[in-house]
Amino acid sequence: MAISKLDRDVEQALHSRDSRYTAGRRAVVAALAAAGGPLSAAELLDALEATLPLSSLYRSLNVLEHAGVIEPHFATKGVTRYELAEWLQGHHHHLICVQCGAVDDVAIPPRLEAAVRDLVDSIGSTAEFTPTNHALEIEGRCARCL
Amino acid sequence: MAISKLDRDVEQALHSRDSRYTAGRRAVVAALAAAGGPLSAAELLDALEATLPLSSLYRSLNVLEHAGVIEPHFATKGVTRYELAEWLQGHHHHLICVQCGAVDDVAIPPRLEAAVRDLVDSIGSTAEFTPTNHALEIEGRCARCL
DNA sequence: GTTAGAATGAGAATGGTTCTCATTCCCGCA
DNA sequence: TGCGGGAATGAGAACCATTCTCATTCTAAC
Repeated sequence: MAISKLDRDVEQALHSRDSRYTAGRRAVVAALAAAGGPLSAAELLDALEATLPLSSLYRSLNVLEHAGVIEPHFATKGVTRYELAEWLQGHHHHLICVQCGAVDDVAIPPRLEAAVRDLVDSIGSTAEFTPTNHALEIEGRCARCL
Repeated sequence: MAISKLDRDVEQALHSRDSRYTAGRRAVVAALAAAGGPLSAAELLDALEATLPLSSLYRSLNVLEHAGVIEPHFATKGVTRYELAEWLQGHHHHLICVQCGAVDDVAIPPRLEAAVRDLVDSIGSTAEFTPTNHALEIEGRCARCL
């Protein structure tokens, strides 16, 4: 994984909004890059071994989201999870454990992906709705919860 | 829409859990049946013109969820929306407005639905994950927010 | 009708998230 | 190398959706 390229991309995204790529923000990005799926604030705090205060973490998440570096995800009740934006880590989908709430990334076959994209496009051309993105969320039970 | 059949189904689901199908719960089910997509507690309160107190509404939602009558949905930050369970209103997907958070139901073509189902099944047979359900969420802007 | 379990209503409590404010940091410029 | 100002930080209070508590009321079954 080309961490340095990721860092350069993120730094540029932040700079274009007059924001700095500080230690705390680097830590958040690194943790998200290392994770296999979106993480909640609590999970991030855990991954970072609570090296930054809650309020700073939430603020960093906000800044990174507005800079387009990370994207929020709402698959489970009450918590928002974040992951690197698509332009940084590519398009993918999610496996969501209905028991423990864990979320993992998963890729789907190109043929199906193309079919979904076609559908989304056709909705854009017919309905009173302009699609910008789509997400296939697969719910079930993860290995730990079986 | 055969409201009486819906009521009968819901009543039976509740009775099998020694719960009653009371006026407040009927109102919630009716509001959800009339809606074109999942509703949050606040939206329900609005639809019901605040005829039942918040605590009762949340309790009703809990009871109905545990009885399998309604299902929660988490597409937008901070709020949980509910809709009638699939066995009551059929399988469908969602259009989510990233601006105002509104969620509308949408059907997808059977061919694509079949392809998605196949994919989900294949994940079930290979990965350390047992799928129980799937949801295709299409994000974008609704007519009001364009 | 009585009674026990279920439901209700009001308000307090909870938990994730956001806000406030005083302080500290860091980049650009002298 | 020091200054100034906008950006970032840390601690804690505040916020808001949701859940809990508890006393009261309803309702179905005997």
